[in-house]
Amino acid sequence: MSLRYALLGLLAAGPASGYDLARRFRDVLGIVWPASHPQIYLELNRLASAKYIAVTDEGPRGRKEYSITPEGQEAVHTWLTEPVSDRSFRNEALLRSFFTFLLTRQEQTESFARESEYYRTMAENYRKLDQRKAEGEFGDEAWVSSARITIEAAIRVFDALAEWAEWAGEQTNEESAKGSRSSSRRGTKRKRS
Amino acid sequence: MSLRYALLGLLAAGPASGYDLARRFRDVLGIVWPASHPQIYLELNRLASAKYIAVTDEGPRGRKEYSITPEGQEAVHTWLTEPVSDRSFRNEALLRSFFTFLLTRQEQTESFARESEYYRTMAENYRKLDQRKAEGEFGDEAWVSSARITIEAAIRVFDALAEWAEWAGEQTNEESAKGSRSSSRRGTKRKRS
DNA sequence: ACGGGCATGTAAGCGGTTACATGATTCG
DNA sequence: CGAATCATGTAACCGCTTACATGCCCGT
Repeated sequence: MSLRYALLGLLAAGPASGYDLARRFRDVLGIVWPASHPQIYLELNRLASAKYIAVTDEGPRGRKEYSITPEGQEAVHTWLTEPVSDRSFRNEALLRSFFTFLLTRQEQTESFARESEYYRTMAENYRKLDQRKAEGEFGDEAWVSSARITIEAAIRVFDALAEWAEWAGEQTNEESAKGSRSSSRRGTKRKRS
Repeated sequence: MSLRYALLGLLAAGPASGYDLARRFRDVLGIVWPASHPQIYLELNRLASAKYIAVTDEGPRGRKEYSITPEGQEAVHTWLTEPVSDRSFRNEALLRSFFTFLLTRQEQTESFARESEYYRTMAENYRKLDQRKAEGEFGDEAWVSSARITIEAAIRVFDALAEWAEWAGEQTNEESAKGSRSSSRRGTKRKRS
């Protein structure tokens, strides 16, 4: 059901086409909620049938611009004030980390090195995006500072995971050097760039 | 496909029944990869047909204990060394945060307060779990320290999100007090318990 | 003129959830 | 003896992905 309300939420910030919305998912929302274009177009048609949105303009290439209706606005608001129903954060890389013991030491080291690098560049990308939003590249309407809150979460999570991956890499090396678990663990915060 | 390999990975740590595996998903793996019991039983039957696992014991109440085969071991290892295919972090709460602008100030404050509380208790729960693993409640085989790596990631992510939610709460209050964005933002790390 | 991006869809299939269904065993 | 938990499954349905399909418009 989340995609449905995510689309309503995006349209609450202003009219947009399916293509626009798909791009917004690809660029920012995609990390926390992936959505493919067939799913988006399908859901938009359903939302239109339910009178939560309506086509308010048509452009070139069959472009249909949707706007949210008052009923739609009420529906998103209700969703936003209900308790969160799904608390998981489905992530393949973290799932894999659970099976680290099936890899050789070398594979472990390589794997965590790749992971930390990935998280570092992702954090960097979102910092840049945040910078652009801060500089007013997207205007200064309410939805922009709202988006920056989510971006901030992404930055913090990626930072945390980058440090985690480095810690995990050290961990496996330590264990290969001497036989048993030596644990400095959390609290060894490194300085940031 | 991930569930398939997750089951193989768990069975690589030792024989288990579908019920055992379901409990493991519920207790620890569930946050990073939710799995319901019908899905697990279905997948176990498929894995058995594919000769990646085999029933090696039967207990009371129709309990079937599965063990991984050499082919299955090879399959998990291949999966673990391939590049991660899905990098998303599907999370409903973070998706919602993108639509903060649709809430009243009061709703925003309440929402972020509830979120930070949730993340604090989750971090605490995983710290306790980690403590129990550290104290050897689950033995000291390789898979235990491997599991602790994932648990460590969960702790760090929950800590990061707890601090983010508090920052976000402050953020919205600041903006209601004076008109414009004042941003101390990241770098304002608070001391930890 | 043509290539790339804009723009919207359909169809098949898979992964996953929810509800339904059933029964055995253990423990108090 | 009854309740909780162990234990495995089926069926219907939904959400989502991948591949296929089509055509228009704009810039070079």
